[in-house]
Amino acid sequence: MIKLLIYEDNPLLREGLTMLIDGSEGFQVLGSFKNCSNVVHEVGSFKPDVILMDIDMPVVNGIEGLKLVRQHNTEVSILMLTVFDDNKNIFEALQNGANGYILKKTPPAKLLEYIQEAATGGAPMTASVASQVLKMFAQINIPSDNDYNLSEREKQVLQLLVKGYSYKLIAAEMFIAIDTVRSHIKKVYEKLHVNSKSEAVAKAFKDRIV
Amino acid sequence: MIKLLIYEDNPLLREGLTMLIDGSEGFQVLGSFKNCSNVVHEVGSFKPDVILMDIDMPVVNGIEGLKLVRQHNTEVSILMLTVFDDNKNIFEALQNGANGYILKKTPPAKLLEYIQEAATGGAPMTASVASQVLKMFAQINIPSDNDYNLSEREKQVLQLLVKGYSYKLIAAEMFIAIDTVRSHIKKVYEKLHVNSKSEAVAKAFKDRIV
DNA sequence: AAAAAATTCACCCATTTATGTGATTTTTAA
DNA sequence: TTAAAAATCACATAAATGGGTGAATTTTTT
Repeated sequence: MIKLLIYEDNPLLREGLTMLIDGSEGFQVLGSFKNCSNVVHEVGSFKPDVILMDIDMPVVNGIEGLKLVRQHNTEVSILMLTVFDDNKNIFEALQNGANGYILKKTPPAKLLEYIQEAATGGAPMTASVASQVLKMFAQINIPSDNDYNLSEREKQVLQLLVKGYSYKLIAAEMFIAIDTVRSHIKKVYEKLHVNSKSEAVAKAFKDRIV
Repeated sequence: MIKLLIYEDNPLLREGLTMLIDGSEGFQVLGSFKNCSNVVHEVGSFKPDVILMDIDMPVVNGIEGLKLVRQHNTEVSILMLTVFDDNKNIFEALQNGANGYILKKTPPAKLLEYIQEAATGGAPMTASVASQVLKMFAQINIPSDNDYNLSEREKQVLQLLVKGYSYKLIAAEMFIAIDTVRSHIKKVYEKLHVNSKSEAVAKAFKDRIV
């Protein structure tokens, strides 16, 4: 038996969802609410397996509701429900620990299937959403595997540079003369093809050397 | 009619897949191969809609095959096929533009459904994989929204600093005197609570000001 | 065993940066 | 309509940085 809470501001849709789900074998709607103003308390007392969370709600929207719940509870499966599959909301929802993201146009049978999937640790997503998720993934630049052949000591120096250390401080930290620090830094600049501290730092961040 | 290429080293599974898919209404297998050594050429000449790509293949594995194809073709849908849903491969595949990731234990009917989904721009994923993808998403640290109240001009200066510009270059770029650049930078340092260029650059990267 | 790379240190010097202390004009906010 | 913030410029100066050249020792690779 999968126990649910439903958050949806539209009364008709709220009732419709409740009837549909509660009337289905193996599903039980513990409660349905028109906003998230009490979401933390409700989740705490009802202890649902799955939450259906509409995104576009007044006062406290679904994303905020999601965040509120996740501050206290990382167990319950939260399925975001929305009319729009816009990039920004998808990203924010998934960043904040939503377990799935489905569109309201999903047919009833499919919806029940999705809830089941969410309850068993899955991550149900409407096809268009899944596709956008993958696109976002591909956009994350993968750390380049080249570490520019920096030697151990050179990497250490670069890391301290990134932390904002001056040559003097680096020398103290590494127990070497300041001229040795210079010497290492010169090598680092050569290898990174830069000629200033800030460029080196920027490159270190961009290429995830640090 | 969805046209496919199949890459799978296991002869039995390769034949099985080919028979199953080619024998189904609306699907046509253009070719099936035991490795990716000629994948670029094959994709170029067969022009498939979907590629089924086994990950665990000898010589050139599926991830490498994926990369090879994507170097020349970003259109074709590539569905990764594997026995294991291990984190590392999922991440690498999705980073390199795979359109879906499904396990070999997927039942035939579901497999055809997945292929259809891939062909129509979807992103079919086995539940366990989707769930892992979301977990990875949640791990990506979200950019802090604080921009430290930098003014427009101050942001511009900082951006140029990040690009490795010297004060002189910044002055030229922004059509202002070098002393004005100094004065902006002083303000920036105050607001970021730093006192060197490289620290500012590092902070800009960390806090996604740039 | 020989060659290459890494690590260490030194000296010089021009340029850049960081910081202080002003001031004027424009724009924005109270 | 004032006051505050932003944007502009100037002068001065100590400290830090970048680049050049050179060299001795140790470690790694071939």
